[in-house]
Amino acid sequence: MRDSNQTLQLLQQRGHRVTGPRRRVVEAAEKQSGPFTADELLQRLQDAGPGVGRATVFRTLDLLAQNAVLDRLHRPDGCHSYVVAAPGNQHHHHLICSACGIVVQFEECTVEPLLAELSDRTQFSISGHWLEVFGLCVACQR
Amino acid sequence: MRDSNQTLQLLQQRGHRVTGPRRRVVEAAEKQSGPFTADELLQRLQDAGPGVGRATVFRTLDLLAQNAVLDRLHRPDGCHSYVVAAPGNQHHHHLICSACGIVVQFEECTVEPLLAELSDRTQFSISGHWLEVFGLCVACQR
DNA sequence: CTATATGCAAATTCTTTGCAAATCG
DNA sequence: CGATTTGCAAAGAATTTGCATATAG
Repeated sequence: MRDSNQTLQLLQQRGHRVTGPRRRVVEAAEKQSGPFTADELLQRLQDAGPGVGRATVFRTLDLLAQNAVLDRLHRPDGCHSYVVAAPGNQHHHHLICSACGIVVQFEECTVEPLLAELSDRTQFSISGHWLEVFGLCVACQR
Repeated sequence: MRDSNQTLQLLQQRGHRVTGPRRRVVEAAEKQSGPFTADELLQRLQDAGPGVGRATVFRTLDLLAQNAVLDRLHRPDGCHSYVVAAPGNQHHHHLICSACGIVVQFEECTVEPLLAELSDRTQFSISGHWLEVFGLCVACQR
């Protein structure tokens, strides 16, 4: 698991303030083992004590995504969620269990040569890509 | 462009009825050259004549996506849209211009070996994947 | 005829905004 | 202190649902 103090420090270095609610959101988010939605996190926070406003949760998750602390995740069915990003990795993708939602990140990216080829053929100036793989993890295969 | 009669026939073969509203949605969707949202299509339909209910548009787009006539497309910013799928292709991905939204489909998939490797390493039983590439098309590079 | 599909408007869900009060540095 | 952040409740998207009516096969 990631260290939330480290995350808060990072935010601070970038000119954001470290506040109580922000700390609570960061801690809750980094405690999640799989993908979670803004609403789920909000729920969890409000169950457990002081409570954080809905708006603050949304705003903080945005902030964390912008700062690469979290990744946004999309499912074919359209569910928007977040996952904690592996620290220090700029480029990675997700392997997601369709049953339990557990997420494995991987860095290998055989996509690069394909991108070069595509770029050649279409003359697009390629700026990014997004790969998500779905399947069943060992536990859920039974 | 695709032939809407062909699409309607396909739906019919799968036990769905060919109705007026459905025909109008299919025709409008297949006339789109880039990605479009449900709301945009609804708008376009209501501007041009008889009009189709909001619910019907949503329901029909769902139906078309389920039958691989349309693909759902996601952008990093979270916008949900649809594009006409290349006919006959099961497996393809999208190269999307971030400026004008034009979409190029491609079939090459250098991802396969990566999937095999991932599957080996993680013991996941992999069922699908999703690759979208973003960039600027020639026209938008200027 | 009868099962499907439609349209409407109301209900949901999810997310954003405005703004006064609180608070970090 | 002064700029940022918060919380609230209200506003807004974007979709979905219930149900009586219309219609394809």
